[in-house]
Amino acid sequence: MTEDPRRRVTLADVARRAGVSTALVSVVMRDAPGASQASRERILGVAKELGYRPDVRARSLASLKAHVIGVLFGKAGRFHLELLDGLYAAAEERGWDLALSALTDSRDEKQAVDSLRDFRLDALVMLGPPVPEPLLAGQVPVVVVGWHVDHPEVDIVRTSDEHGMALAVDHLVSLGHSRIAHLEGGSGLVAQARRDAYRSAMRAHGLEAQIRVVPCGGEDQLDGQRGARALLQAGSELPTAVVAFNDDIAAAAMSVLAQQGIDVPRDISVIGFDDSVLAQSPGIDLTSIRQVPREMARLAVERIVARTDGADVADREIVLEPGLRVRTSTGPVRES
Amino acid sequence: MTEDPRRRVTLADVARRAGVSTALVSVVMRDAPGASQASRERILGVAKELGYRPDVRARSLASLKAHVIGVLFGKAGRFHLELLDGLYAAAEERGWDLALSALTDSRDEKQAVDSLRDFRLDALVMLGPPVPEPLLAGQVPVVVVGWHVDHPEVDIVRTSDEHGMALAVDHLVSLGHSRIAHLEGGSGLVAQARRDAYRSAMRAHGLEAQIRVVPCGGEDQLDGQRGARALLQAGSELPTAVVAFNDDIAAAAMSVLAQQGIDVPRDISVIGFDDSVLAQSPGIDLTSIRQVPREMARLAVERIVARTDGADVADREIVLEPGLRVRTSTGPVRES
DNA sequence: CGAATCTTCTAGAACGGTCTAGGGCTGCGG
DNA sequence: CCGCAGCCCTAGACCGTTCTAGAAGATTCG
Repeated sequence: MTEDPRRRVTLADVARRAGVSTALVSVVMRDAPGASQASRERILGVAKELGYRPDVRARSLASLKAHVIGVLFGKAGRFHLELLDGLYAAAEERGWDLALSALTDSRDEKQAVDSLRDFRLDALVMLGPPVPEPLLAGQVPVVVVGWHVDHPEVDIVRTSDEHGMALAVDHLVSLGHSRIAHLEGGSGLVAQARRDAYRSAMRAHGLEAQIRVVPCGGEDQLDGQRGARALLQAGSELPTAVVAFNDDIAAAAMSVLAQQGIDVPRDISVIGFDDSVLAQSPGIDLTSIRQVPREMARLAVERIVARTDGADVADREIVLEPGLRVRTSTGPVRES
Repeated sequence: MTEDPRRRVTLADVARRAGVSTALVSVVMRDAPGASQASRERILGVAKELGYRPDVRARSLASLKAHVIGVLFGKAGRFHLELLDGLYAAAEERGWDLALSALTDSRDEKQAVDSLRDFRLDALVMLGPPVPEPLLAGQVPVVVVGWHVDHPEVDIVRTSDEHGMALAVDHLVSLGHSRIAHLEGGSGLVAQARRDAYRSAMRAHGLEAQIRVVPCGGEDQLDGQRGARALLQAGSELPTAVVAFNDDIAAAAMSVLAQQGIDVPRDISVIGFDDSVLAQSPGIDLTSIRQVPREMARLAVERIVARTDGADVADREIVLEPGLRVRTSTGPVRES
């Protein structure tokens, strides 16, 4: 209170006030063994009273383990913000810190990782956009969230595209659909996986003859409109249902269909993927496949902590099961 | 090369290799005065050869000025990513570092700032979401990007909503419109500013009698649909043009109108705000007001550097002029 | 009752930089 | 030839932590 408010409270301040050494305060703050219950409580009291917060920089400098997780993110959307939210929560719970680095147009993966390196991270979480070959793999624990990557030293936390697509196709089949097309999402890793998953799901129902992949060329609304037009102009009869690469494409397609006087879900059913805000909008109200970002984030942090502690976790890939969120964009096949 | 690759290259490594003291290397790396041209070149050469990168933590610990800008962001969308992109570029140019902190559902402003504080930032940039009272103001230089705030010690970089709205209304008036409604964006600071700006712009054209603010309640597509329905159900005759709080609302409104068989721009013209990707989508192709995120970011960093250097900049607010991007969602008023 | 062990605490050296004070050189005027 | 700048450079303290080694005091045990 009487101090210069500009200067932050340090370990030494707490130690002086409590009449102990800085080392002891350090022990207590880290919740490490080697302090009596009595002094633990007293020191924590003083620390709280003074509003002490440890300096991450000094802490990570001094300790071999900085307990800092670097996070690479890009394409920030709702889903990614929720992942971040989950990461923050999980990291804080474990006493770790997060250092974020954004991937932008003029800032590639290498630059982003380098700048994180300046902070001496000791683990890396990659939220995307998907790249086939993660940097830093092998040097520190790396967890990739949301897509699959083939690397012996990279952990993966993702939602099962296979299962998600199967849910979507199952749902449509149970509504009587069989001419089910797929609006794909371009050449990305996730798009590939979902495309393959669509094919498998169709085959599982004996519908290989009905397999129809409509190219969009990308994964945003613009691409969705392009795909929808391709679907319409193909000349042949329209499918009775469509499962899209994601909600953006599904929603964009729906609006193109609406412009052509084609009613959803009466004339055609549409399913999205990711259950984003878009899907939840009343005017769109899209049946979609739901991922669980917070859970994914928690598992990613858990895995990092385990690797850092030297735990010998055998499996590299954690696959979560998605859920189906039914809304009004899907309905029974129309009697013709 | 022969070293343990796990260990990072330090100042001492460079110094040893170059046969000088660490202090001299430090001088050279900081580009500070006090080293001869000859040794400067030699040391830089060695540093590059060894792949030396200074440790941000140690650097900021040791120096009073850490040269770290804390960045608060939330609602990450295209616009915010571009702001980040600009911040990275401008900061790097000046030798500063960025420390990001995200605002999420379960992580409020205070938490986000506290975690940044642990990194000992010496300036703060707030990208949103808009809050009326910025934390940390007065302790370190604070720059708010994108909205206005009343605080004697906070710098502001924003685009002129007044000018933007004037551009939109001017454009519509020049096309012959007079019944121009505004789809507002809820209770946020920016929404208020744009609402007021709309009113002023209408008054400037002697159209106060035509002022019509349609409530949406918020600023995303969901709210836009709500607003469009309110517009339609109001009973009275439809306006011939609408200027929306942002592109999301405009696009959502357009799709609702389309569903009702109302053609854009034949029956009604629509203008958005922000010129986001959405506005640029072919199927939407929305006339919109364009902000310049990279320029805003650059100015924010510039201002921070100035404040840190103790420059006595009098004006607190930098207001950029937006531009009008005309696309196909606006057209001449229909002859009735 | 003295030695061994455990618990609790502390001194002091890192960590990788910055920065102040001062020590050699050189060149120049007196 | 000496004194005095001025330029380059270095030694060493310091930033706020962690961590190792070891010192006191309490406790157990032979």
